[in-house]
Amino acid sequence: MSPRATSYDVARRAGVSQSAVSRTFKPGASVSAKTRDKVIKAAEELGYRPNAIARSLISRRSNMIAVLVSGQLNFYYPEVLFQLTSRFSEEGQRVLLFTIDDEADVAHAIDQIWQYQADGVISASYLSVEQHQLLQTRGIPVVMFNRFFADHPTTTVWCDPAPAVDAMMDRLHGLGHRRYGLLEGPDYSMVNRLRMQSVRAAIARLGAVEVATARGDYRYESAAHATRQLMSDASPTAVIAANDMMAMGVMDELRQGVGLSVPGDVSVTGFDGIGAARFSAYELTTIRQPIARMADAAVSLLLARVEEPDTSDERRVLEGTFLEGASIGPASS
Amino acid sequence: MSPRATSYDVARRAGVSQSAVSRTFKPGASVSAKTRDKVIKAAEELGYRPNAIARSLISRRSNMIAVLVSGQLNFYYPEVLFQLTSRFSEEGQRVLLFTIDDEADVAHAIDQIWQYQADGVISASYLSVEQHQLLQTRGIPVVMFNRFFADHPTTTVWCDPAPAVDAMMDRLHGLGHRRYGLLEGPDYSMVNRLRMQSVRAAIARLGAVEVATARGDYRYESAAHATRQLMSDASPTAVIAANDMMAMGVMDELRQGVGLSVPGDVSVTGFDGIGAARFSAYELTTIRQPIARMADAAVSLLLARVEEPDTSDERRVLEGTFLEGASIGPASS
DNA sequence: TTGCGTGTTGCATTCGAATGCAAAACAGCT
DNA sequence: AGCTGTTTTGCATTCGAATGCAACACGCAA
Repeated sequence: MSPRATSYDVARRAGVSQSAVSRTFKPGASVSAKTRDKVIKAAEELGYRPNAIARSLISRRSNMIAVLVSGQLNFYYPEVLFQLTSRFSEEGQRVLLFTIDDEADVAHAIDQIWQYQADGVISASYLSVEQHQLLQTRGIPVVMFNRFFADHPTTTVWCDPAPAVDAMMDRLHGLGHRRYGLLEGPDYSMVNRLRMQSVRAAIARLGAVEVATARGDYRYESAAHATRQLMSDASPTAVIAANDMMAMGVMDELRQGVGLSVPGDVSVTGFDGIGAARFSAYELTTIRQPIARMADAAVSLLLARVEEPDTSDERRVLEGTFLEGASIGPASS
Repeated sequence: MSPRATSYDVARRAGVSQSAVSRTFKPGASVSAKTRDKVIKAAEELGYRPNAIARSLISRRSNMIAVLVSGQLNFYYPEVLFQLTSRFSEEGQRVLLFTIDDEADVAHAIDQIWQYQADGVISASYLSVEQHQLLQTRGIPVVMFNRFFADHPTTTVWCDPAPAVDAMMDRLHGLGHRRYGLLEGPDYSMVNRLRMQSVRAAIARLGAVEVATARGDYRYESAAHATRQLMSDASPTAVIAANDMMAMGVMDELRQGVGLSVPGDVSVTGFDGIGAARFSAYELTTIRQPIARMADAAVSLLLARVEEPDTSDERRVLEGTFLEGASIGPASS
């Protein structure tokens, strides 16, 4: 295996200077057509491609974006990750992936981001205010995906559930539901709070009652215990879960565990609109996030800040949509 | 924002040479404790971390591994990806992610791998023999994950389904099943062929019959149509799907679409052992791949070849395990 | 005190592409 | 042909860390 060809090798073979080779591969640089052709020919013969590492060193741009995603088994994350990755790929950026399972993983990722000179960061996982600030002071732009801090400005793209929640609650009300059980997500999750806040506002507006509350960790497994809790406390006719994974868990626990029918005995709804929610075992009623458009927005917000680091913070808010499935029906008496 | 500190800045502040700084950050290098302490102190004060880009350039090691995964909605891939990522992270390697939706994506990924000097590649997606050879001739080691070529040697880790399939088929036979419907995966998939081959061998051994055959594309959605086809041709008492995603689709279509009970009327099995297969709506009987151990093996096979490029090809084969769930039962008459 | 060996240190160079600057080539015009 | 203005070109330097080599310091024994 011959060693990799460098721009000098190509230059020699094409009978030009190394600069000419460099300029040939830089769009918009000053090279005559004749030179360019000679270089391209030589490059092809040698299988030459510019060394992105060397380019990064001198140009101070790695064209690598770090993406942080939670490693937990929540089908939402892979969908987001894959969308982001293909968008970045279209924009000529590489994705450096970090899966985050705990606080230490974040610290490790931030260190690696710094060492590898990632141009920017998309965080779809836990990130503390201090960690966010650390990246900021180092001049690395960060875009938060579907999360933000209560008390600290950030550039973020998130999904406003409120209007869709209103539509959903109106629909449930129309079906006769008055007694709701709420399955919350983790307390630290701002998104959970927003969702639940919208739901509670609608419940109040409609004169209905929150008869039971439980908390899960966004994962399927956490729903089983929470469901039993919700159903034992009182008997809600509808359960609103803070995300689809838990909603699916609720449906399964109600049907297989508790022995109730969905939507016959209890209606169930979720949030996110993940692919699995559309499986016909569930046909979950949910508030769908426009993940593709959110990924688009996240990518363009981030790249704008990579180009122009002093761009001010921005919250790009997209609306969720109410998606009715077969998991809701008339309230049982 | 002050510009990033370099090893020279640290050297100046610590009153030593740049070499000393470099050696301090290289494990096992020759530096006295006194010098090391001075350097570390200065580095901390300046927030210095070695520039991995510059290091990669001189050391000809990027410590980045390219991971290719299919972008299709098959819950198997995220599980594999996340396992690989956390293993690589433990080994001090970064993951450069490429999602592959079509042939052009592979070509693009290979070009980027070359430009970014990835040290190695794990492919859990489509890759042609020519593309594999191209990487080989460029001296970039490749490990295939759960796939291989029929006619071309590769380093690969895959899961042998045969023994578990025998156990599963014995169990089905014991439950009285004699008439099987097979839902195959794509024809180009070697893994599909292996699985189906094991199943057919067992059917022959047990003197049972393959009464219907259909083909899907490994995705949930493709199962619905295939299921109707299987059930109309003949009436199998058990359907063996080539992966879990399709098996879940089969169960849903049988229950919601065709109106049959699983496992009352028809038993269903899959392959892979993905997380979703354990949801209580499915409790799928399946052949589980030991994904975590496979990821371990893939990582160590790859890193060994990065260290020692001339290591010969190796097929690391792990056995799948038969996992019985509630998706099978006695054959209906 | 001298001498030797081991362990540290710094100098200078290297990796491969990008780019400011000055020189050179070219085109267009009189 | 001569002059000017615009491209093109190459030279030399830069990015930041790693490393072979030679110089040096130190410890220890004679």
